[in-house]
This record gives sequence, C-alpha cells and structure tokens, in this order.
Amino acid sequence: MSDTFRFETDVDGQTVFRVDCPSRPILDQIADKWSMMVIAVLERPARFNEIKRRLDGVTQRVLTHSLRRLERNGMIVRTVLPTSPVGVEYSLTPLGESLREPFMHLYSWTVQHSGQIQHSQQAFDERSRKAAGQ
Amino acid sequence: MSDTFRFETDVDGQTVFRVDCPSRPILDQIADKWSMMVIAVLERPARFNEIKRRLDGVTQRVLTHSLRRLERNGMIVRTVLPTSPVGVEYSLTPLGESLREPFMHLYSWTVQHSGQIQHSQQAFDERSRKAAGQ
DNA sequence: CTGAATCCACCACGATACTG
DNA sequence: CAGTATCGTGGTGGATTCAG
Repeated sequence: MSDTFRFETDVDGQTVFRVDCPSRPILDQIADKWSMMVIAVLERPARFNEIKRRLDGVTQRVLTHSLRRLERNGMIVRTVLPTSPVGVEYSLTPLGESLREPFMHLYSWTVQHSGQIQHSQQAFDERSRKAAGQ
Repeated sequence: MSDTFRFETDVDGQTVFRVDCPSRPILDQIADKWSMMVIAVLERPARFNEIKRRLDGVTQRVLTHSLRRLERNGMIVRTVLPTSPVGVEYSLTPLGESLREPFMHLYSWTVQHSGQIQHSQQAFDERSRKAAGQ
C-alpha cells in the first residue's frame, strides 16, 4: 500500500481511519459546499464580483474566506489586475483543476438525487412526529 | 436540460448557482467529513461500536448525529438486532451505495494530494508572516 | 471594485454523566 | 451495547461599516 496511506490501517480486513492521518484536516476543508461551487464556477477565470454573482446567496465575508482558504491550499491563484479601479482575478491551478472532476461528480449526484433525499427526509420526520406523539 | 437542474440557470453561457436550488441544503449535508467516512466504512454492514472504533477520533455524540442524518437522508438503515444485550446494525441503502463511488473518488484525491496541499499551506503561511512582519 | 474589521447569534462539537 | 441529557466553549456565518 502506498506510503501516503500509512495512516489508514487495515485490521483484520477492516479499514480503520486514524485520527493522525494527514488527510483528515484536508478532507475537512475541501468537503465544503462553497469550495465545491467556487471550483465549479472557476471553469474559466473570474473576478470577485462575478463569482459572487454566480454563487447566489453567498455573503461577501464567506466568499472571501473561502477564496483565501482555496488559495492557501494551492487550488486557486489570485491575480491583481492593473486596472482602475483595481480588479482581482481568480483562476484554478492544476491542483484545483484536478479537483474539478471528483467535485462535479459529487455535485451531479446531489442534484440527481435531491428529490429522492427530500422524500426520505419527509418520511423520516413523519415517523419521528408519530413516535413523539405517542 | 433536466428538470432537476431548473434552479441552476445559465446566463450568457455562465452557470449561476441559485439559492433556491433544492440541492443546496442537501449538498451542505453531504459534503461532510464524517458522512464520507461513515459511508466508506459501511462497505459491509457494521454495528455502532465497530463504526466508532474504525472512525478513530470520532466522539459518540458526533457519530450518533451523523448516523441519524444519514438515516434521515435515506442513505443508511438502522436495524435493531434481537440479541441480548441489544445490538444495532447499520447498513447502506441503494442510495447510500450509489454515493460510495463519488465519495471514494474524492477521498482518494484528498489522500493523494494531501502532501502537496500541506506544502502549499506552509508556503502561504510563510508569505503571510513575512507580509505581516513588514 | 475588492475587500478588511467589527459585532453578534447560533450551533457544532467535546466532555461528562446517566440509562434501558 | 447503544445510546440520551446536559453543560461549556470555540468557531462559523450574517449584517453592517469602513478603507485602499
């Protein structure tokens, strides 16, 4: 097994996900709604307000923080354009580009199954209400 | 375009992710570290303590909540075993099963690139410290 | 235009204790 | 074994204001 997997050990044929695996905090950061949509939107380079407009409902603060984290993780690059007033363009790095495919698969899955999931949620809540009623 | 996509509109060739898209809250719940690892572990049905043991570092409370949400979303089923003392077995539904592939792709990506990401983070923090120092 | 800074409410999570 | 209940706390996100 690859060396990068050394913190995910097998015990009796069962995979154990260890706390000290380096991928833990990473996974925590990339498994995030806004990160996924930012990566999706950056198929082409875009400026701050364009991203904000296309990510309907995101606040300025949250978008700024998301972009900072993505930049820190090496998935996007931030370029200040020599315009007046200043413009800032965000674009994917090769690393960010390579993340698009797994992200888009997950996103497509979500869109395709959201109806079924909503139905499950309603049924679950219905059962809960009945149980609580008794 | 499919009807399920009706809340993701295109404007001048640009994809806009709308707030009122039904997939929004779903995506928020699915893009979660623990959900991903629970789905990964449930390749075979497993009992509560087995899942807890294989998800190193998860607290009882958090695992319970994750399992409840996954159950509510119709991705896993909870079965009480007629044993003494009582046992509870969790297993994937077809819906949960179909989520395994996109999840595992994303997880593999994370493990494979965590080294590179850590490096990017260090470089970013280094630049930030220098900038702050001035 | 692209943020940074501040205030504040919420809830997610950890720790701990208790139960059928 | 598989939870529930409670408390305390830090972080996340919204709203608003200020700035280069």
